[in-house]
Amino acid sequence: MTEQVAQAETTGQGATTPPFRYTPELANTIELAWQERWQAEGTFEAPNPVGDLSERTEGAQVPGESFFVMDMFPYPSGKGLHVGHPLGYIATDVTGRFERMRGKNVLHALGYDAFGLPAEQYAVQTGQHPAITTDENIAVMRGQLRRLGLGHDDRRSFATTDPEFVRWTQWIFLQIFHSWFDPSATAPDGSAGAARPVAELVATFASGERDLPEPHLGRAWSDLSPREREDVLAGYRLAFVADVPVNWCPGLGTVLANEEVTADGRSERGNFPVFKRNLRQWVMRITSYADRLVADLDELEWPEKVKIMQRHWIGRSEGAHVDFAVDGASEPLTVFTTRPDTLFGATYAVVAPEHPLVDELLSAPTAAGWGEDVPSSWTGDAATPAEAVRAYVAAAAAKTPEERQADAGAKTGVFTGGYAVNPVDGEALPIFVADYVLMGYGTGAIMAVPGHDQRDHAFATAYDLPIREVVSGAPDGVADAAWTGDGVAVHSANAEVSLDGLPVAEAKRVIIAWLQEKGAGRGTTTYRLRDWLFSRQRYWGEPFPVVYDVEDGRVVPVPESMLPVALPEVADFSPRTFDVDDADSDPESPLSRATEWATVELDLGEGVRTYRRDTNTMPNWAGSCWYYLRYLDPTNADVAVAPELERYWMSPQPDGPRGTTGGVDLYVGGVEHAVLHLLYSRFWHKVLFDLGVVSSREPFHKLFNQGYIQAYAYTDARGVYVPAEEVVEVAGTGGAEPTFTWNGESVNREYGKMGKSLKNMVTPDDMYASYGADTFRVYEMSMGPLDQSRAWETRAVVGAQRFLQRLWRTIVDETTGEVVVADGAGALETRRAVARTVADVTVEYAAMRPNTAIAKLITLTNHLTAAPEVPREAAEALVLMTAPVAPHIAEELWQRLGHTSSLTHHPFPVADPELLVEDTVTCIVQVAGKVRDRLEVDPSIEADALEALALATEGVQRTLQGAPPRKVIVRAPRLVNIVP
RNA sequence: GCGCGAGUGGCGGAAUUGGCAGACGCGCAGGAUUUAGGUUCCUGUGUCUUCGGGCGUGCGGGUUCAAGUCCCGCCUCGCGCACCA
Repeated sequence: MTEQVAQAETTGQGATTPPFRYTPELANTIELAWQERWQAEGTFEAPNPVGDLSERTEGAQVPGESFFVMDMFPYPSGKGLHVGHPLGYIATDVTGRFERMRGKNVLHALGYDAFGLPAEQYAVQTGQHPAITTDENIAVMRGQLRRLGLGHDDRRSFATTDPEFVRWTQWIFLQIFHSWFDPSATAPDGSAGAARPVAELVATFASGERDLPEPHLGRAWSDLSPREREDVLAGYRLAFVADVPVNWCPGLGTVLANEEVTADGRSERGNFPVFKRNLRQWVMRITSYADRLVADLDELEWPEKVKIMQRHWIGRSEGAHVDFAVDGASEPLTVFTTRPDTLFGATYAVVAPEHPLVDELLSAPTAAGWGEDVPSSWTGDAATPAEAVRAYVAAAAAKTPEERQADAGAKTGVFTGGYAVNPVDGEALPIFVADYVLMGYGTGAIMAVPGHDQRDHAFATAYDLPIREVVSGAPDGVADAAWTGDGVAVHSANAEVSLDGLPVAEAKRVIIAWLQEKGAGRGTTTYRLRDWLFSRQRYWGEPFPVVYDVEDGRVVPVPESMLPVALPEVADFSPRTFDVDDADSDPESPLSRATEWATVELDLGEGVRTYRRDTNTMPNWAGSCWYYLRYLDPTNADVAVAPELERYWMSPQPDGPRGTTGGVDLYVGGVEHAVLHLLYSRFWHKVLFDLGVVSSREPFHKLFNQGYIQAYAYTDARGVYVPAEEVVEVAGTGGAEPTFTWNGESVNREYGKMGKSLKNMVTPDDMYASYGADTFRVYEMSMGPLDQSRAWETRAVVGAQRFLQRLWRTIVDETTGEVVVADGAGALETRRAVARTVADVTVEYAAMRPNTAIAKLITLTNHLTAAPEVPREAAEALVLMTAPVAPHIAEELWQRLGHTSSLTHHPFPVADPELLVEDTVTCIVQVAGKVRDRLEVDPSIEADALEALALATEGVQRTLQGAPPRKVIVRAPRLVNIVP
């Protein structure tokens, strides 16, 4: 008790504070006690239908309706949380607690995505093993979050770095490795194309049913060496090793996925230059799933914005490949176009500077000198095409990414001297090399149709190339601007085929059919999506569960019995980094220096042989690709997840909340993971689905992106940040903007992130100490819609505190500590108010709008505060409804109201429908659309009677001044509008 | 440039099958309690007003008895993509 008094004095609670007021000190006492009790009683433990985590009671059954709610799991950074971090966790907790009270079996847990760079970099600096750093950080973060009172099932928490978790990550990797994508297979959901075991593929090769691909065509499977066989299979496996062009970043000492490289060719993290290199790396064949990844987006309850971002990322594009014969080249030039219907309008062709044809044309006779009639603008002022092309290609390669960005739009290029023959009319089209064509998309070559493509039009205008109209529809022709809209084909016929008069879609079909017949082209679909580079030259990640034969270099998977493959202890955790511009350097991972670990003698069924381990590790995405499955069955030592548990928590419900896809019921996180994490997870999940490991075809059925909490920061005249909490706001006079001062000095206000360096950081611990967790939770939930970003304002937190104090006071006498509720249901007016609130709050919670739910709870609380007495029925309903947002105070009040067990699983109140029907309703009486009077009327009043009443009102009489109404609109019983 | 989203009091926001604009909270003003400050409580608070009412949801048009909400055209801000053939 003495301690409480001492605290009270330091926090400004004077001697006059009533002894039983809901003060921050009391809130803290209540909160800590209930957190203890929840833990002791295992209140939030969600029973599984079978296995270790099922209910031990004989004959106990789990609820039929399950609700799996998840947060995007955090990286335990060690920098400490600020008040913005828990926003999503509170939101999922509120929803989880609400659904629990609605009788569902709610699974809510939080794990840690603990592999990654910060721990590794800390290890590099200090020599401390990243595992130690990670464990410490997780412990700190668990403590901070526990104080929030989140209803998590702690038995299901884990870190991706736990050996047991790594084991199953590696196991899934092996499943993917042992699978190939059979385009002729049917997936369990009926999709065309599915993952099948590689063993099936091998059987078809062995039996001769399937021909071997180049360069082994015509040979027998049994004649191939083990290495040759593995090389063949690498062309099929969903996870394979290949020499691939990768993004080598010398500054970081690692290669990066395309997605980790910015549009201007630098590393997303660190902003270092990135170079293209060919390296032997793991690749995941995600492109095989491109179609299904696009198609199934339609079935998901995701924000449209995220679906659009994924569709764009995959970049599915239907069109055609068309072959143009080229004089002096060994192979025809194949271009990709989405507009084969405009083939007759092609007037030149363009290849990217990196296109292989460029080299070939350099040695062709046509490159030795400019032909007659070649305009000077095509030559780049060079003596020969060879010279012009060399100079142009060199200049393009030397362009910095910034310059490339800046030049986008301005079209440059040179004529190669070569000509491509248009298969539809035999016309020889000059071939240009120009950097507006990208090697990384389609075939790196295009047919240019300036009449119907803006970029081609700009280039044609700059280089005096002909522009032809082959699709009608442009109001002013195509001389000044390309026409990309609809229309019918014109001037598009040869002796065998005519597109003239056909609309675009029809023309495409006809010309593709003709090209196919002639062997000059074929319909095709391309994607922007690339296969996923899956190796990193890092220490703190999952090792690959494979070894390489030292003699032939072939990859051999480690048997499942040997999982997990653990990381070795090393002296130095850093990859070798290089000068940021050293493009010729070679990656050297930390694991490659662990020589004892890297070379092993194993018997993998071929007798004891010497193998070399893979010294790369998996990227950070690996663990987050499947962690949701492990929440379901975290202790299972036999399988990654028991099929029965996956079905219980995630299976599709064609007519239910999980739809046709199945998956997590609710997944909440920031929009920054819109593409990468969510796309990779979907890919892995679909592979597991095809293999029968899971019954759901998508991992996350409903996705919700929460907004961010932002904050003001203040800089003084020198631009140095000053402590935001010491800044004083000075109201502007005469409507002027307010100004801000710090120590009397005028300071400038900025809006943005919260952080230590900006001196505007507010932590959850600050909030617990000053207000308690419940007040903090209510404030965060009442700030505004969950999906919007908003500004943190510490001084506004008091509003949430006052609400909880009033709630407390409606039930507990502040001076005596007695429960003051009156027995019974209370006055009709109060019962109606309660019923109305129950109905509204249920809707708001269910729609994830805690802000409006809280507003209605405050309204009811204010109503009860003003009432002469608080009936028990109202008090109990209010407490139960408040529980999702402020669980500790709700539990405490619930107990004081005489209940002995936690309200966590108590049914959420249901409104009596009879109380929702009003005795009278307020009818709005308008004249010319403006409210002039109001009437209290019977809800079942007839239109005629209401009209008569309305016309007689004082407001109407005064406004009409005796003028007769021209028209009266009656919407009984709510509204009458009189048109004068 | 293309795509998506958003503009409502001093501030955060509420209200869209079209039907009382500003719920709820902060702030502010006045009052009660207190030695005082703070806390807590009560009342008021879009704006102008001749107290009848007028005006008001980024701007300009339109549809309608009635528009924050629907339609057309702009402006501003935020986000995503960025020569994707």
